[in-house]
Amino acid sequence: MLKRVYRLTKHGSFGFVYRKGENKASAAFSLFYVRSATFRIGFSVSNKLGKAVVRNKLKRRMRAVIEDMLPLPNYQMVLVAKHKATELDYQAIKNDIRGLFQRAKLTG
RNA sequence: CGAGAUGAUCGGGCGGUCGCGUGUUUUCACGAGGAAAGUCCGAGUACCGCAGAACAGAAUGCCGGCCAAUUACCGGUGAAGGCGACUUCAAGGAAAGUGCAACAGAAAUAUACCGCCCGAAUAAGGUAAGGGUGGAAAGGCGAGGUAAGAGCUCACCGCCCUUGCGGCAACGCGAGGGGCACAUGUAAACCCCAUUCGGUACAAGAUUGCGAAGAGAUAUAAGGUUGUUCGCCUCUCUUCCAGUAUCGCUCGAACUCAGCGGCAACGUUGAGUCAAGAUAGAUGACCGCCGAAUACAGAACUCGGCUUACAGAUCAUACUCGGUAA
RNA sequence: GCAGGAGUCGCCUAAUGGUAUGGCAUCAGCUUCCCAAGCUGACAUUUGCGGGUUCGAGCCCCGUCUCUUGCU
Repeated sequence: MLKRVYRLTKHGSFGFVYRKGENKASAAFSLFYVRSATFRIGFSVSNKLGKAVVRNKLKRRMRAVIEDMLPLPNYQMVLVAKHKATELDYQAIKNDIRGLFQRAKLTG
């Protein structure tokens, strides 16, 4: 689990990133990002992707992947899961997200 | 051996590495469920210038028990279903009134189509035994009786009234009488009777820290208390910005084990325990061993009940039915 | 988290407790040299699912599933 300081916590912040940020997408995830003073990231998994157990598990795996990739550059970003993400195992999620960050040139 | 019935239980365990939340400051401890779900009932708790009356509205409806509370729990009664163990049931009132009962049928709450009897008759009359329709056709069935028939009379059953015994009661088992009536069904149709119900739900609300603009001036205003009316109450109210921090937030009708009372729900006594409290929201990643380890599924103020989802495994019974053997 | 609403052919929709209606679409035929339009006919709904009340449920009652709206 990420420490609190690395998390995006306000509803307004999510809106800010969606409005101002650039985005890149893969089959399973979308990434919105905007330059900032510190690194923060938020995770978004829609109600439509499944029941609570499925959504929570997906969020935990996303956090585990990001936690493994630290440190990351100073951006505020939002990682959004798409339908296909529910079908992937941990290793596939990891590869997908790493590829996404490389294409966005955000690797530390 | 096969097919069932009922009542229960479990819902992976152990260890390692890297991380997260809370508490304590650490090398530590604890960290989702039996349904956390649906939100269908019932409460606690909080607030609403205190809780008054009438009407409207809603809910419930056999009896007893239990509970903080409930129509939802437990036990019984009755009815229905099943060969049976057993299961299911919103189960008051239809002579208070109103409505509805398609089609069929002569006729649907009132009647005579066919038939039967009487008769000279195709007239008039008697007749609900038989026919056919229907969910329902003048209590059922048999005998007597009769012109033919009919509770017209009688036996048995049903119904109604009275009454004895048993049971706290619902009700059950009998006895005597009525001679069957305003005569069917539907109240999960309106309704009647009885009982109950103030509103809003922790995003309730409390504390702290703050701003900006505007309006009314003692009443036929505005607002609150409930949907309406009455009654009662109030001096501040409205709009905009910000929406932060702390509390509420987990010790509670609590849980575990044992004894006692009770068929049970449950009660009671003793001992022990403190066991999530997040706030964009904490349980993940990797590995080893046992191994069938795979289901349904993730706390958001808290409890009691109900309902629904669920892999696999286990236990109990003077349980039931069938087959085989002795 | 809390409070409401809806579910009927492939799509849209009607129905007072009594055979579930109509339009579009689809299929076949007629018409045309061919297509479209037009005309005629056919097809398909056991009313989301499971129970109950009733002689009889799309309709009344209970449970459940799915979708959806509002508050925040």
